[in-house]
Amino acid sequence: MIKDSALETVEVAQALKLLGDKTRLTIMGLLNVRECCVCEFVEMIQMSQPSVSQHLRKLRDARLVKETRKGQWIYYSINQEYEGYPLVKDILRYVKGAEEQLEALEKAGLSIRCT
Amino acid sequence: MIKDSALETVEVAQALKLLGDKTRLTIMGLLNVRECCVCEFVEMIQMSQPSVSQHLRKLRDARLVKETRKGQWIYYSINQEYEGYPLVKDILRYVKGAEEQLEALEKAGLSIRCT
DNA sequence: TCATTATATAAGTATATACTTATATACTCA
DNA sequence: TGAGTATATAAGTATATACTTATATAATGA
Repeated sequence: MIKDSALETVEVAQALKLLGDKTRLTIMGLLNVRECCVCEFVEMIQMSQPSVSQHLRKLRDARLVKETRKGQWIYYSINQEYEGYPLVKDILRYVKGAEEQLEALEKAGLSIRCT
Repeated sequence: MIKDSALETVEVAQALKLLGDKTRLTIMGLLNVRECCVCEFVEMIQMSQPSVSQHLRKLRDARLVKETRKGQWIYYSINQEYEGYPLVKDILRYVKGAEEQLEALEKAGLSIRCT
């Protein structure tokens, strides 16, 4: 057991439940590379904007991610102040594909369309 | 990213979803200390036998645990051959309380009642 | 100020999930 | 072989979840 972990079993379970959804895990995998705005997720994970927003809200409510408004856009990033941050980072070591996906997006010039 | 991981994002998500339930996470926490039979789980997590069996079935179907019949009892243990075993072990480092719970159970002589 | 773009929220719906109770199966031992 | 114990499974139900479509809010820039 990690002694310094302030997390109760319920809290670990809550984090795992949130990450236990393919869409949210993919979102977190992308955020593990760099911060992203909502429209980038919509593009990359091929999902409706409301659906993406709802997933982001759950992640934000549980403090796994944080948001920063930059003008018209809201950028999401992994919240390093979340108590379960070390757990989340450990788990994300097992999630692949994010780098490749983001490269493809940048080649396609989509990050430009979004800025 | 862990390069040797054979797990696709969906598979990681599936494992996390299974662990993202308080009952199942507790079960895995106990199994991380030693193998247990069903009646021990029933006693320790204060849950009905069918409910425990159903959770164990899900864990077994996904290969996170394996079962061994020993006469009248079926002992469950963590399946080291599961592709996500390293992930599971990593996660269980964050789950506390199992040792204390098992000690209490042994003091109460419950493992005897079960053997 | 108005049109446009980005995002959030609300409401509805279908499916998944985690229990419950009742019953079946499997093993042990007298 | 039959009673007792351990476990699994089936069926029912209430709640949670992840979408959908429609609409609201917020910022930008002409």
